[in-house]
Amino acid sequence: MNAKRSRLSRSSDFQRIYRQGSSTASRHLVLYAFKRAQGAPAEGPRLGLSVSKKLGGAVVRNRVKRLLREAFAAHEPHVSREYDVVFIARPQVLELVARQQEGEKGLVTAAVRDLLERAGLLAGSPSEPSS
RNA sequence: GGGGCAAGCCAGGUGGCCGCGUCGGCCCCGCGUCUCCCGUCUCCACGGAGCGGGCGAGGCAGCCGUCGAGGAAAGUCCGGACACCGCAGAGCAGGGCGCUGGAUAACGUCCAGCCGGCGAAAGCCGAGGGAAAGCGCAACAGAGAGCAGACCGCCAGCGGCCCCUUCGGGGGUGCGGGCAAGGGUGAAACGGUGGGGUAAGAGCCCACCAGCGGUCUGGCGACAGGCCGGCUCGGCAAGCCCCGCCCGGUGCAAGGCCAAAUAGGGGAGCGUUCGAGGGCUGCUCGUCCGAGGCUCCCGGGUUCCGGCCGCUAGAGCCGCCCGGCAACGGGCGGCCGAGAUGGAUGGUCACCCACGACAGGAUCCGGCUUACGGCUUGCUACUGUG
RNA sequence: UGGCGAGUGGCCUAACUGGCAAGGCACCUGACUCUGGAUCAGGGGAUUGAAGGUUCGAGUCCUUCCUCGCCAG
Repeated sequence: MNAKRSRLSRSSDFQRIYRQGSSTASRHLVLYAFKRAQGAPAEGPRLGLSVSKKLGGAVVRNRVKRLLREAFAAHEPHVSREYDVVFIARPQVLELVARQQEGEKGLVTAAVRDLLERAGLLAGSPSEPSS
């Protein structure tokens, strides 16, 4: 799990995923997913995060991104490895973050798993070389 | 004890497991070098050539170690450093600042003091030069608002009319006259209070106060205090302005370098005429570049996509000593405390004080302002008890 | 991150050198009409983004803050 490789960095990557990928949404999050080209090195799913300034200051946005990264890392071994994934945080995640701050566990992780399941990206076994 | 005020400090802690970024080391991987060293390696025409290791620069994963957001990192309100702009010169324009003296790289900041205001005090606040250089503003109200002015009012004498008369005069009314104390308007009415004076009054005269001018003393100075004089209109320069001081523009997306592709291009030198046009700050002066020509050299950063540098050791922090009321400066010793690039500090478990506020670096510093939890110390007034 | 700009009734705009915040659309009431629209008459509605300061007086001048928008990767 090399974190640097599995991050999305280029603006063009984001643009391609938004245009050509499929989207799934819930109250809290929007998920975009896109299957990479054949030649691209497939070492695992790549993650991109988008947290708008409307959600709050830098502290709030960092907190949301950290929780989303942590939640995605929990499911990363089970996600199809040739996909690029972008999560967009909606303002409603703030209530999840607030409740988690109060002591409730796993709310963000559950929200991430819900979207990954509905997008069909969660494979039963982590190793399935079907490309 | 609960208020008020000032100064300083902390920014949850410790441990276990998983996870992230920087730097260093080990291992691994190819690359380069045989101009340096090693080899009982290979070839040889004996000059050398090659191979392996050392060595050098680098890469990704793993392991180990290391360090890893703030007092405001924020707002971007000021000031600098640094970088580039044909080195940025003079004048005007423009902008900023404005009690005094210091501090500083600089400031609109800080320190000490002066004056004014608020407060019972501790203390806090103040863009606080100039209105006898000039222009300008003051709506409404009010008689009068910038050369002041007379509505109500006060006043004696004279003339007209009316009434009364003890024939001396008295009263009323109107016009002209004197006055500015009182009423009234206003944010502001040409010094204030008291006394004398007067027909009524007025700095008309006097005392005190405020203000003005002069002078003496103290202070570097802002200014303070004393004395004397003549008696006296102000407000607004966060209106234009005057005076003094300061300011070139753009900003790390500054700017520099590298690899690949494609069209264009760029630089240096020479240079006849015209000297268009342009740059240097908006203008002027001044100054510089300057197309079209020739020669030589080179890749550049305009467009698309990348990498590296700039990039963190600095007007730095801590301790002691010295100078200074202090801000601060000097000396000695010690320390290294983020450097990311879709952007790193999180998750979970346990315990403790007790549910931890505001809040996250992006070139770097010095401030200001705003947001906000807690602790300690000192000062001041009040209340209760002894 | 750096550099700019703007906030006035529900909406769109005015307010000159500081001096009673004006107008249009919209809204309400009435008239006209069988009813509605249109038209006519009348009316209400503003802490001028917020807080301080200068001034007798601030939408206007000054300072700080808030919100929104724009430009540059």
